[in-house]
Amino acid sequence: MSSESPPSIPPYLETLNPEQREAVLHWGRPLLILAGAGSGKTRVITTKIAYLIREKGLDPRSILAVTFTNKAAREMADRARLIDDRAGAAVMRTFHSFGAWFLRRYGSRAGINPGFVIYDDDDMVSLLSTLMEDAPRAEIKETARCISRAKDYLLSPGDPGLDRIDYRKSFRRIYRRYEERLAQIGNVDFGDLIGKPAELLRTDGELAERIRRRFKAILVDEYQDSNIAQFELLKELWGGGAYLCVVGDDDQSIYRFRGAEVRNILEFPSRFDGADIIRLERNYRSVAPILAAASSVVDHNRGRLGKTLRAERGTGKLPVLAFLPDQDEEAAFCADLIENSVTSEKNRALYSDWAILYRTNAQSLGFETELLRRRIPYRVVGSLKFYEREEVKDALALLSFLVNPRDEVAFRRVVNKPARGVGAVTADRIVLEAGSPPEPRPETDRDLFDEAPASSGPGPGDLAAAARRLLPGLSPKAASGLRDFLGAVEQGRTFLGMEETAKGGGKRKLPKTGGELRAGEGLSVCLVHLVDAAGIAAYHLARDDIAGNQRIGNLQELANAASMYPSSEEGLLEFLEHIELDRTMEEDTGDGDSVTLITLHNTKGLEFRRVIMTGNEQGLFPREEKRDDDLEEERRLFYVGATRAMDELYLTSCAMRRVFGSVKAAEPSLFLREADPAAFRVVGNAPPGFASSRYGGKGTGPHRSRRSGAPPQAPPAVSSDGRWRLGNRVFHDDYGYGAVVEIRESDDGPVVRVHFETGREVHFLSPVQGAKFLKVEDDG
DNA sequence: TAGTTTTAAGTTTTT
DNA sequence: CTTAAAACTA
Repeated sequence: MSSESPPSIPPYLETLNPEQREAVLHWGRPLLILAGAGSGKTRVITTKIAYLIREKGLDPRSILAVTFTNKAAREMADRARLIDDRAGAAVMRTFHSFGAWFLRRYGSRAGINPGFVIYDDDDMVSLLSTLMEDAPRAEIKETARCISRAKDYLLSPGDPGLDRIDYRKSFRRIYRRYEERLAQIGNVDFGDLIGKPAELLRTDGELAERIRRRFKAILVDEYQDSNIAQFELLKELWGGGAYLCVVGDDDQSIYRFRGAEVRNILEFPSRFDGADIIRLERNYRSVAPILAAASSVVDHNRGRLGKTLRAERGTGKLPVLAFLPDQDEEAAFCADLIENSVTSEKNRALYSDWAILYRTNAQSLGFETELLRRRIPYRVVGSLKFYEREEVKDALALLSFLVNPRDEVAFRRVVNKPARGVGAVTADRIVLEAGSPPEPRPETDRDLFDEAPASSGPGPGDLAAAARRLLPGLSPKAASGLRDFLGAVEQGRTFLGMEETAKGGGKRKLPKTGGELRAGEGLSVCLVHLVDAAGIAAYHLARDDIAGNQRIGNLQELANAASMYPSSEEGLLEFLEHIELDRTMEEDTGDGDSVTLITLHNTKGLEFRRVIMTGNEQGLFPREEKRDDDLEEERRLFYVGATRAMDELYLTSCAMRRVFGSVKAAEPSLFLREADPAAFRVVGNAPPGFASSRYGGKGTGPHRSRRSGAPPQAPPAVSSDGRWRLGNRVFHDDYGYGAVVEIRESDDGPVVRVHFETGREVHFLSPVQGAKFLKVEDDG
């Protein structure tokens, strides 16, 4: 369905290229936009939202735009509003946040408590540990992972397809009990945020019809990262009537490990019969050599839709491939590059032009240390452990217990913190006493655009009520401790207007506490009081006065964040939901000119003028023994990382790497060998197979390139067993690459002296090579 | 039951 | 090496 070209093109469409414009104007059948890296897809989506409102006359509230990260959702909303202010009323959310929104409004139809709290992975593990009492931690974590995966594939405990996830008989039993417990508690996990809405729409025809009346256009960004459950949810929302437009790039699918199905995008045309496809293949971000290097690697993947990116920016600097001795040199190499660039006379760079990319969060530490030492400003994106800190989780557990007194996980976490004489045995009794699940609440019908969630209330299963009933039977110490805890909780609930007061309801002033934390506006008053009254702040201060003060600081930061929310039950729910779904802290200041440290996964959707991809070593990237589909995913990750770079790209590979304290030798990444050799300029001590532009260096033996065409050296000596000759390249698991520099005969056989690239020399007895010691290259 | 010491495990990647 | 979990003692 192409548009009847209007006589005059609105100005906001003028700057689009023909394919982009076609994608924006498209209407009718489902549309798949295959958007290569840097092809301006966000621009297309945001423009399309504005177009639907302006030219198609859609009510903004009938447009649903889904992304995978909160940052992307925010950016989409900001940019769409810039084109047309009305776009702000469209529903622009992540899949999970949409699911939460949906469940709070309509979940009661399926007996879901609208005041649910979202359980993260840690909470899952906590709940599971009450179900798998004597199991080791690792097994519980593995079970939690399997349950998450099962939910990604929309598999219930009774589903025969569950064997694909976990074949253990016990798994089904535990999964079923986990679901029962979660339902009793009245909370949901991440998977439920997708699965429950999908299920609800599938079984509740009236609701489905109503939702389909509302959402006339559905747009999905980063579609290649969607999983089966998300596909089903999308299908239900679409219902055959809405306009559906998905945007993605199969080459950038990097979330298989959490259930993403590349097939969703590969098979989109067949799943949505008669879908149109538009390709955006003009790359406006990277210079041609960067694109060529990235493509030459991802070209090794099978099963792609295939596209050819054209570099609109034209030629530029060749990517640099640097071989370095170890990770300290790697950090120094990065710091040197950055320092030189910001002081250079011509073509001066800003710190913020630079990004250092790595595979695992653990790698950031070395870079942080070096940058700190050199006083280079940096910021670490993601890996925010703030919400994983003990004191922060304690405070959040208290708040969660306020909204949901059935929350066993939260209750167990804080009921005996600080020690109140209420141990595991007493906690078990209270949970048992609370017993039966509550009645499902009747659904209240509301207007199509009404977005207020139904309010929750206490009911059976209330742990606070159960604890109160058991008070008389407890030891004086336990009873008094429990009373303190219940008192703090009740004060909090009363303050938020959730508890009927004796004198006719309404909010009540909190008694003053001489606590360590300062209360600010709104919800922070409640949080601060609760943390003080429950003794959390004092507990952490008492344990350690150095770390304790740091912890008080963290609690203060949490309180500051809470002050943005209204002091009410709704405000509290909003606050908790925001924290569960978006753990990226607000950027402190946007004005800071600093280097970005970031994992490869986190870079998606971002761009930087200059990018350093570090740790290109076998075992680290690609990780371990990745094979087949998993290896292809790592390759796509390489592609994603490389295509973040606009002007300059650097790749580093170390000969040695410290892991768990001890050093291990490393081989260059497979991806470096797969890349077109002409795509890089190689610097440093290149291992065999890589043409180095610099020769010699540290006199580490012969250092010829395969492509140099130099005549082979005459072999001056060969070991008596014929295994070794001088100049042989060798590789040792612990020492890395080296060369045989001496051969002599001993009573036990030939002994070789090997000089390694790290400068170390080691003697080996020829027969006892073991698997750790291999000959890499035959001379001559 | 609470707090301490000893031992072992861990590094993917994230909503 | 660092951190979390099991084991142990008061």
